[in-house]
Amino acid sequence: MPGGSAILSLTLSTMNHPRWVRRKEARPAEIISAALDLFVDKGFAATRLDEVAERAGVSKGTLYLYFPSKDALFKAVVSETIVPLLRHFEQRLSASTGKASDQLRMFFAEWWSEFGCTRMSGICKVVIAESGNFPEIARFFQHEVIDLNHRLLSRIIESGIQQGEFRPMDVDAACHLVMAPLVIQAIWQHSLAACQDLVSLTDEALIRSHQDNMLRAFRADPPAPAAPSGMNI
Amino acid sequence: MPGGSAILSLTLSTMNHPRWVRRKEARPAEIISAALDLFVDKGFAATRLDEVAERAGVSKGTLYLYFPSKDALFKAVVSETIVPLLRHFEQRLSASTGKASDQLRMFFAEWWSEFGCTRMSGICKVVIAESGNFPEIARFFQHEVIDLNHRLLSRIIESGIQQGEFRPMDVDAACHLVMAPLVIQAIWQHSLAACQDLVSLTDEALIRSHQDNMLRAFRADPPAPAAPSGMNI
Amino acid sequence: MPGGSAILSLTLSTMNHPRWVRRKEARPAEIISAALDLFVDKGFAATRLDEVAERAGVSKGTLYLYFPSKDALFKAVVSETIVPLLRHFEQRLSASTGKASDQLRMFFAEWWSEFGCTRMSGICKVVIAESGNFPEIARFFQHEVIDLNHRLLSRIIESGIQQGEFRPMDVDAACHLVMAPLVIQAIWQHSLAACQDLVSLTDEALIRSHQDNMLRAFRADPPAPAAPSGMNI
Amino acid sequence: MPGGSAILSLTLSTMNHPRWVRRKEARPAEIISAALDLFVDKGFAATRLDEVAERAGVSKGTLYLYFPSKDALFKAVVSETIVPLLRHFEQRLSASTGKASDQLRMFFAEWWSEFGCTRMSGICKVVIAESGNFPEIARFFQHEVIDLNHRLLSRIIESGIQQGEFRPMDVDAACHLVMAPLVIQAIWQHSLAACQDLVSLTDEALIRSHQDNMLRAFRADPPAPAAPSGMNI
DNA sequence: GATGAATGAGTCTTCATTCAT
DNA sequence: TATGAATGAAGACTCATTCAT
Repeated sequence: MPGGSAILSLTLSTMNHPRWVRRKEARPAEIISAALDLFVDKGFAATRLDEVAERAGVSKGTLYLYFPSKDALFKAVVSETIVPLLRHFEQRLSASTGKASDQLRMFFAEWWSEFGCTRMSGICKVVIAESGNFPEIARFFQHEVIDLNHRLLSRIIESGIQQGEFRPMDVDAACHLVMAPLVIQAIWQHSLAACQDLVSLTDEALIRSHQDNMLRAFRADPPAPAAPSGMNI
Repeated sequence: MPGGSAILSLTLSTMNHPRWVRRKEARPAEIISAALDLFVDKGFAATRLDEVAERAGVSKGTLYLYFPSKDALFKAVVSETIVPLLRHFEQRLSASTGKASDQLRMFFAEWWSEFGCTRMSGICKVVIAESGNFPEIARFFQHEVIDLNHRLLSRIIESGIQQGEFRPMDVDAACHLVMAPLVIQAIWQHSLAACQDLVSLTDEALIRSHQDNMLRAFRADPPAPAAPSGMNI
Repeated sequence: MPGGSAILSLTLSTMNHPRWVRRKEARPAEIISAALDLFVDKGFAATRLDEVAERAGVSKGTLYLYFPSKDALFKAVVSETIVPLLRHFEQRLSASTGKASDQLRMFFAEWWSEFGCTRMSGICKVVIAESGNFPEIARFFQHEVIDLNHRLLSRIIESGIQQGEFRPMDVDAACHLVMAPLVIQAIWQHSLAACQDLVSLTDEALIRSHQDNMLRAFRADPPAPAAPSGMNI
Repeated sequence: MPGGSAILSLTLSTMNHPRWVRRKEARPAEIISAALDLFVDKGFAATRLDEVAERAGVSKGTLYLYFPSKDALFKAVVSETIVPLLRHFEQRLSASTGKASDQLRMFFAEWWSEFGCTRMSGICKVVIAESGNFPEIARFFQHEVIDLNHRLLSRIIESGIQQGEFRPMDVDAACHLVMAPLVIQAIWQHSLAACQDLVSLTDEALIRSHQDNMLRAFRADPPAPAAPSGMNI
């Protein structure tokens, strides 16, 4: 228990502590948060509901007041965690205008800081791992999350092409290629990261390199031999 | 084996390499093959040894003659499947000489055809998913598989830089960025692929795009008359 | 109760016998009624208190204001339901005088119409089913219900014998034999009745047949000229 | 451990006792027998599979080798126990020929000795109690058991009528009325019997009385005033 | 070596009961 | 008094593992 409230908590502990408190509103979110951590860490099957309950600070029975089964809890974790995130992400991006290359830079930055580097990106790992056992979840994830993300990104790339900033290309492929390193890096954090003993390469450096690569690969070929190069990136 | 045919079977077995002797030697591989399919499909925990035994055409007890536990079987699947593959892959690549860009093209092609598009790439998915529960496996995979692959690839890129074909760059980052789309695509096949209703973009097209991008991104800047080179990004 | 309407509801409640005051008194009966239905339908163990509460229109906690446990509720259902019934039944029968055969006819009719054909006869089924788990209930039922009924019926038969209307016989056995088809029929209604696809035989017809049989079987042998009476069986 | 076998058991115990023995053939019957006892005693829901396993001398898991669920075990108990009984009963009855009254006497005797007085008659109680929760079982019992019994009995009664031994009557009703006391008595044994402190009336006496009653009630009315009575019963 | 019957620890799930509100 | 959120003990069921055959 962090320092400052020690006196207060002492005071409280001498009062007769209720065995439990009623927190109907907060419970689902707390349970989902606990479950997210564990599902990401151990996978669906290896996560015991006992643990989820303990981490959420409730009894095992309480889980069943809010979620009818472990499966349902898993589905809730996926959808409840991802959906608000997407809203937020969409909002920030839609506000951006300007050069496609700048929008793309923003996309990289936002995607990573708002999702990739958070524990929520662990969801990707679990959904991938469990897609065979939860086809509905997989479908939901594909259509609601991935497809949306794809649309956001392809809008940026297309506008870049139309404005002559990017060379003509297969936009679908480009989207996949932009996303792949981001997703891999997100997944890596929640899996093998622990094994890379000396990581000289930080996430940020990698993403910066990737961004650099992509902008190089996308930029329109100089129209003429005497092109005023120097438009860096 | 019921009485009367003992002699016959003995006779047969001395004649033409009897099936049951070969079986005994083939058993571990058969079991591993069955387990691979199931682990990739359903994950470690959701795979029942009953199923593995059935698919391998042996009884459940027989599994324990070859593998002391489910964990051990999992570890065997990972290491036994990956190691020969790596050997094969290393061999083919080491034979190639020539321009770095050609070697890189070969890397793409081989990696995909020899590993990415096979069921073995499903191992990646499972290792990632179970890395929290099997740290040893994760470490093994990181050090034996990923690091080796990284070394192979970085050798190619480095030679490209030295030969002036590729621009100077962070080779570590470049390796990651080359691998990411390949790995993602491999994982995708074993997870969400079933949900993408109309896939206009084939794996091959995507990889081709990726290859193009990388070669574009890597190629040394033309020694333009007065280009302010060097300020990448 | 949200603030503003407190006065109003107070006003109403003092006016015309407010519903909630009556409720308080009616609660136990309402709960017992709901529980009776469910116990009869599903048995003791398979009846959930949630359901009882819902059917009684109260919350689960309220049940515990009136009954300290599920067991206690069950006991209350049995005793509270049966006792008033017995009183009523006893009253109607004790009023009857006349020929024993007429009294017996009345017994049949009353027993069926007042108990057998009502949902209360389902109690018999549940008590029988749960007698192993609730020995007290079984004893209560045996001594308070069955024995009383037995006494009422044997009084009629004995008077018939004394008046020469019925042949001499084992009165205990006769009572059992009179009751058996009535009880069976009552139990049947609450169990297998649903499976008898075409029931050509109505309850009433059956009971009429039974009554006829019993009167035939009981009637004193005619003082035939030279009948070797007395060797019954 | 009871006295006499001490030496033997000592001898045995010094030999290395197998932790379990393989008894694939005998297990289902043993489990069903154990389950029958407990279901009859405590009802379906109150019977714990732990207890069944213990009584059957197996572990809990073994139950699931033979029966996929508690429900399935219950169904097996009902059908496996009743069916062979029915076969046996049908066989014995079909052999009997002669006067309808004699056949009826045999029916009474056989029904009681082969079924009514055995623990199997407890099945009736449980099926009745659980018919709401197991409609299939109820239907099976109604159609396979009750209807068959009904057919056997009605054949006897009908032949009695045709031969002029019994008076014309509603045969369906008569069957019900013959069965009711038998069934009640069977059920009683497994429920309230424990509470009847002084039982002056034995099962046999009661059934004898019932038989007596029925034969009296069924016998054809003497055709003429000068009927040679004396056909006792 | 091979089998598969048997085991029992472990997990999800239910529900009577309690108690803060 | 009434509510219903919270509890936790209990029970059905699974499945990796063992071992008699």
